[in-house]
Amino acid sequence: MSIELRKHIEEITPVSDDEFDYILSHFRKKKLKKHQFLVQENNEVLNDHYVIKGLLKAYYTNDEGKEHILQFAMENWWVTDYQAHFKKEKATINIDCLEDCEILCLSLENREKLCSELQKIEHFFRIKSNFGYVALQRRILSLLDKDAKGRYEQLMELYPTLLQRVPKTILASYLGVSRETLSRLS
Amino acid sequence: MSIELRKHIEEITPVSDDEFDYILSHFRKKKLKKHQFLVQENNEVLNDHYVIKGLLKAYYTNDEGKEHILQFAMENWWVTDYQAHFKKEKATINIDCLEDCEILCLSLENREKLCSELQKIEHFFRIKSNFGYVALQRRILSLLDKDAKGRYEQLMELYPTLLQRVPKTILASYLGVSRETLSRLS
DNA sequence: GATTTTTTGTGAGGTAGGTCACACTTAAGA
DNA sequence: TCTTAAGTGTGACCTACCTCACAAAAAATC
Repeated sequence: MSIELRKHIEEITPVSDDEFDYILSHFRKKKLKKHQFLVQENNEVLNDHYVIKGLLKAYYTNDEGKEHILQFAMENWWVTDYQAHFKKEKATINIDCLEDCEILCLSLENREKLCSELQKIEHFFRIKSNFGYVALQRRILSLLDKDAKGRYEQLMELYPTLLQRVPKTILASYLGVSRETLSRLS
Repeated sequence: MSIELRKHIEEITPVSDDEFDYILSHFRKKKLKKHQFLVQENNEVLNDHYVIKGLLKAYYTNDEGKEHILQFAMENWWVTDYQAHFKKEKATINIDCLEDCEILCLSLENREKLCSELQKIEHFFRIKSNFGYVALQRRILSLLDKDAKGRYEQLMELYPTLLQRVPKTILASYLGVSRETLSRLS
C-alpha cells in the first residue's frame, strides 16, 4: 500500500517504517473516475494531492472559454491549485481526471503539522518545491524561446508517455498552440 | 546593517537577535557595478543571492543570440541560476546588473547547514519556494493566455517601479515580444 | 560639452500561427 | 450494435507579431 509514496519521499530523504506509517496517517486516499473533478473553480482548496495512479490536467479557463493547461499530473506527481491552497483563496483553476485516478490528499494543516514535527518532511517539501521551481523556469524558457514545433518536440522528449495517454487536442492547450496547428506540425 | 534581510525573513518567521546574527554570518556581502556579471554561463553557481540594493536581470541567450529574461531581481528578491545551483551543474544563463548592486551571497553548503541547524530557516526557504512556484505559474498563464499588450499591462500592474528602472528593450525580452512591437503598443 | 552608445519610434513587408468550416475516424455509452 | 460524442486532418483566409531598415532622442562617457 502506497509504497510509491515512500519511494517518492526516499528519493530525497530516508524514513523509517514507523515514520512512514505516521506520515501516511496524515493522508486520505481518494478514488476518482475519468472526468471527475479534483478541484473546481471558486471552491476552497483544502488539499494538495499526490497521484498514485492515473492522469489529471490542471487548467485555467479564460473569459472566452479557452482552456490553458497549467500542468499535467501523473504517477508520483503532486497537483493542486497552489495559489489557492497556500493563500487560502478560492480556486481559479479546475483539475480533472483524464483517466481513473487514485490520489492521496494532504491537507494544509496536516502538511504543516508534519513539517513541524518531522524536519525531514519539511526538508522533503523544500527540495521538492525547489525542483518544481526549476521545472517551471524551464517551461517559461520554452515558451519564450521555442516555436510550436520546438515546444512539442521538447515535451515529447521530456514525457514521451504523455503522448500515448493524452489526446493531441489537450496537448495543444498545454503547449499554447491551437489544435489545428499542432495537427499540422510535420 | 542588513535589516532588510531580517525583515524579509520575519515576513515568514520571527528570529531572535542572536539567531539573526548567526544566520547573517553565513552570508557574504558583495558589491557590483552596473554591467558586472553575478553569474556567467558555463561557470559553477556556488551561491544564491539576496538583493539588498540594485536591479539585475537573469537571462538565457539562445543560438541566434537572442536574449530571454527569466527573471528580474530587485530589492528583497533572490536570484541565481537555480537549475545549475541546486543540481551543481554549469550555468546556462547569465545574470548581470542593470544598476549598481549590493548583494548577500549564500552558498549551497551554508544554506543546507542553516536549514539543518535552524528549522525555522528550512521553513522559511520552503515557504519562499512555494510562493516562487506560484509566481512562475502565474507567469506561465500570462504567456499562454495573454497577448503582448495584456502581458505588458499585467507586468506594469505587478511591478510599476520596473518601468522606471528598466529600458523597454529589456522589458520586451522579459515579455517575449520584440522591442518594436512593445514600442507600438497603444 | 562634444561624442559615442543606448534607447526609442515608425514604416514596409513577411510569416507563424490563429480562426472557422467541414469531413472523417475512433472511442464510448446505452 | 447502434448511436452519440470525442478526437483528428486539412483547406482557406486572417492577424498579431516578427524582421529589417532608418532616424531621432536620450544617456552615458571622456
